Amino acid sequence: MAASSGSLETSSNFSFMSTSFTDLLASDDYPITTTTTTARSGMGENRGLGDRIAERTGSGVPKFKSLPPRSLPISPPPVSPSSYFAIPPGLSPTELLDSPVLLSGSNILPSPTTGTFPFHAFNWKIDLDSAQQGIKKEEKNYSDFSFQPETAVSSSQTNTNPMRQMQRAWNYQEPIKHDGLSSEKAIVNSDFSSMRSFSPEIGHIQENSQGNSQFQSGYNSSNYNQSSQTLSERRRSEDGYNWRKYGQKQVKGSENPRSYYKCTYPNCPTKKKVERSLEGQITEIVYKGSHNHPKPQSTRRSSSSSSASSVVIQAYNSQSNDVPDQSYASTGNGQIDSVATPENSSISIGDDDFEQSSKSKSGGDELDEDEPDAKRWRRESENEGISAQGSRTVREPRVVVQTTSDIDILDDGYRWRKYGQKVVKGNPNPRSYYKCTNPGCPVRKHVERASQDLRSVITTYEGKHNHDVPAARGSGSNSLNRPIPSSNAPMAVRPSVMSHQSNYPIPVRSVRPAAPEGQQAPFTLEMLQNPGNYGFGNSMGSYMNMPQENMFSRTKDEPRDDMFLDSLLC
DNA sequence: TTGCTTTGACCCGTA
DNA sequence: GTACGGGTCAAAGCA
Repeated sequence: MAASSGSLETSSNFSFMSTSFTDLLASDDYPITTTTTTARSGMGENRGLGDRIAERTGSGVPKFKSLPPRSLPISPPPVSPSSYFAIPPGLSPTELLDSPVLLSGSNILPSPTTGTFPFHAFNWKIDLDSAQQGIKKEEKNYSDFSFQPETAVSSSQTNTNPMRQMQRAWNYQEPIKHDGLSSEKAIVNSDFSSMRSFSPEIGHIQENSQGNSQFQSGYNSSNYNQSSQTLSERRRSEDGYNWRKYGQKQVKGSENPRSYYKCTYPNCPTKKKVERSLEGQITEIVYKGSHNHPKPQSTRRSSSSSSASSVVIQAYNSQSNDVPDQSYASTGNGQIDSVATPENSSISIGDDDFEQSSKSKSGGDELDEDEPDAKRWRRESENEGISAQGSRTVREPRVVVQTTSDIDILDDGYRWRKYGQKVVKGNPNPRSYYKCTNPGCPVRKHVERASQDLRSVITTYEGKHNHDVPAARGSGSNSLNRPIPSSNAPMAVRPSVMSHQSNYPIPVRSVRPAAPEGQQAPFTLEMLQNPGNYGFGNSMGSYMNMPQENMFSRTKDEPRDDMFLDSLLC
């Protein structure tokens, strides 16, 4: 891939960064380009990432991919939490990156409601007892939650896990925005728990993630302090609307049951279909219709339902002032809520980068054959908005809302070949087209930045993979971290550290918040490496000393990645 | 008591 | 006209 000419958009950089961490931690085959991009954007250095890591760590830079993801810091720090940069149990790197506290000082904005800054959130005195009580209650609420005893993090462990505390601290920002309701406090105690409480499907995702991942459990267990959540809150999706399940059906061609939901708002025609894997993980969400009402006045939605990533978005909004604050993604008619939800508001990989970088070689010849789809998708988007995917009369793309940080646009476990790029009507941003490189696999996807919200990236998948997730690039052990494709899993999703047990792909349509163009990447590699220089203070700095080999790994046999990296460095 | 989920049956569009 | 599959209804059960 060619480097994006000129300057890389900081938004992309930010996205890349986030994604890279997610993937680097979740898998070992993520291109180095992400981190490098960010590093470059952050400091404008052209040195290699490894060089800089080596310089900072003083221990030499481990080869990328030197460690399988399994050895990633899933375990808490054995000795000192400050000994390295450990991602605490349950804390997704994506969330970490999303977190406003990890933003550079310039990007940390006061609460829109209180005007206070989130730094107060660094209150390490966490009420562990209440949190653990929340765990118990949560276990009751989610009977299918298979909590791993090993991850029943001890109090000391929990307390000494700085990132965990930090993560909690983030969560404790919210009550500031919402005074009064005690129940809210319980809910906003955790962004993630809020997601669980607001979205049954998301909750299920998390449950499964926990059940499948010890990495997860610790995090979630500490954030289950939502005992006071009401039933209505529980059924409220994190998209801000209330849904009622009215049917479930086993659809042909998929072993995944499909659930049907209606918006509970009177006379609201909006529906959605949620398809889950046998493990309970969402594989597909299809919205139909548009809400004819504003989002319910949630006690949580406006702020606390926002995942960490969405908080970042808010920050962007506050800074950029270029788009409505609530929109993560834009569509022709502004119906963005259905897709642009915390469910899918994981950080963008920075499609701009790969889009632009691949412009030079995207002949677009093959694009013509797909033009109908592109047109169709565009038309649908224009007519109904991203959220309204129903009423299709032609072969419809599978539209799936991606869960937070489950995958990233490019590296979802499959290998993609870009075959075209085009600016479609209604969106000035180029849409890059990719095909699955597996022979005979019909799956395609295209990625584009939302027209009205440059922070959001829309990834639309079409078709189902007729093969398993390709073996890890340059690493036979990668399968350890990859989902085990079920026998008939139509697609496979690359697991993230957040819900890394996805045996199915989440994706089909994802909207990811991306940093706005022209904005400084809020979180860069340099910040990680030297957080003190970025307003994180010592407490943060202690977390940033994690051996970089855990954070950055790469394959050796992926020249394309290297090329891309090189191109970015040039 | 209320509201939600479950689930079998029915409806309807399409091939 | 028929079969099939997806979508919806609605009664029953559950929390």
